[in-house]
Amino acid sequence: MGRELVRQGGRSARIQREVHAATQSLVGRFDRSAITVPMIADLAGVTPSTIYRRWGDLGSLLADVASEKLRPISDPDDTGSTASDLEAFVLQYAEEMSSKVGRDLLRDVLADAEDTAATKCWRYTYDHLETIAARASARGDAPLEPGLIIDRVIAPICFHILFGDRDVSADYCRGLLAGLRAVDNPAE
Amino acid sequence: MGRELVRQGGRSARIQREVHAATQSLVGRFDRSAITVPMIADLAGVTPSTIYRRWGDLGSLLADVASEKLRPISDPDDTGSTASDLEAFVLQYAEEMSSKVGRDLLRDVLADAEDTAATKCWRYTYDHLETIAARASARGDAPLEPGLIIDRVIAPICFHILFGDRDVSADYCRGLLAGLRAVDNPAE
DNA sequence: ATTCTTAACGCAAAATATTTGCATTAAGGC
DNA sequence: GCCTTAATGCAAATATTTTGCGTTAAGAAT
Repeated sequence: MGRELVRQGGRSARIQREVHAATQSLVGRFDRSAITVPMIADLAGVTPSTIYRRWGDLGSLLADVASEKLRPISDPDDTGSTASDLEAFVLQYAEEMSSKVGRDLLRDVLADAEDTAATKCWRYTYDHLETIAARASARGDAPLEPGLIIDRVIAPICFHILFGDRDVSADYCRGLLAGLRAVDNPAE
Repeated sequence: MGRELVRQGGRSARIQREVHAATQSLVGRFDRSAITVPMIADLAGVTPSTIYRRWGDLGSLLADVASEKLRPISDPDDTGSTASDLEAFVLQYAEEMSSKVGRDLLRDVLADAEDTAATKCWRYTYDHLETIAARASARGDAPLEPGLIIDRVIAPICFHILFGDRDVSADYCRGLLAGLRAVDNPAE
């Protein structure tokens, strides 16, 4: 007898879609503190108990929805050169994440005790960086370490967004990227 | 007539202490998901409505308590040299924050919509780095930019703790610090 | 010291949100 | 088409959060 961990079929999948859609809609219109499970259930045309049984609590649902929303639809743009691929990706990342909605999504993902949402989230970023790195090596450019980009560029961006201690401008991001090049070409 | 924004006197202050103490005690013994406002109120010998009126909700109380707990008691150790001052501080920071309690405190601070807790939190770190920087310049050592330390050392540490994508070991932290020295002495 | 004003609290009722037991529906295997 | 059971709906039971109102006590004024 074949085993199925979670049912993927019609009703279950439909409800998940509707709950996600309702949540996204509310998250876009109201403050976190104003959103409740019964509110989402109402909009989704579902009983609150369904949501509680499936997601546990509001925080987990928000984290789930946020991680889905954060999932990129496509590979990072191929702009022709490694440096501009990376810059384009980083600037877009910073702009999305530093907006109010981006910041809230980040918080929702990190607030959840289960870190499956957080894991998904950094994996998306790593994957994109690996795509860019693969292109770089295909071009014969200097190899590009995703881990280093995370440490030197992505991490500071996330830090400042989360703690709100400084503005994350495009120039600031370009500065981080410039610091990165100094590592590749220490003689320069 | 003199104005007072918040009463500091006996009863109010005592209740704040008791609620903080009760919260810390519960946070140390139970999971976040098991902690409720009535539970804290009970342990503190206070009515739940007092907590709701004063802190708004559980998240804000947890953030408040966490930021207080994160407040350093003393200046960073003076170990004799700038490099070892910095290393000692960073290693202690990483160790405290990467423990289960440290990670939870960080999350509590960042989860709150009001970012007064988050602001306090990074200010503590900046202040310590500025203390170390002041010592460095008093010794005639190379100047030390707190902002750079944040970007290059603290931010990656926080990132990995929050996202859980890698272990934050002492060796890893020392590697971050080594990368920092390469900036000061690019010729090396 | 005494009085006055009012922020902060306690209490209890009301409003909401969460959990749970049980009946029903429908996905996926046969 | 039948069977098993995960997932849902419904409603009752709990638990939490909010709110109105009386009381307490901090800090200012006299």
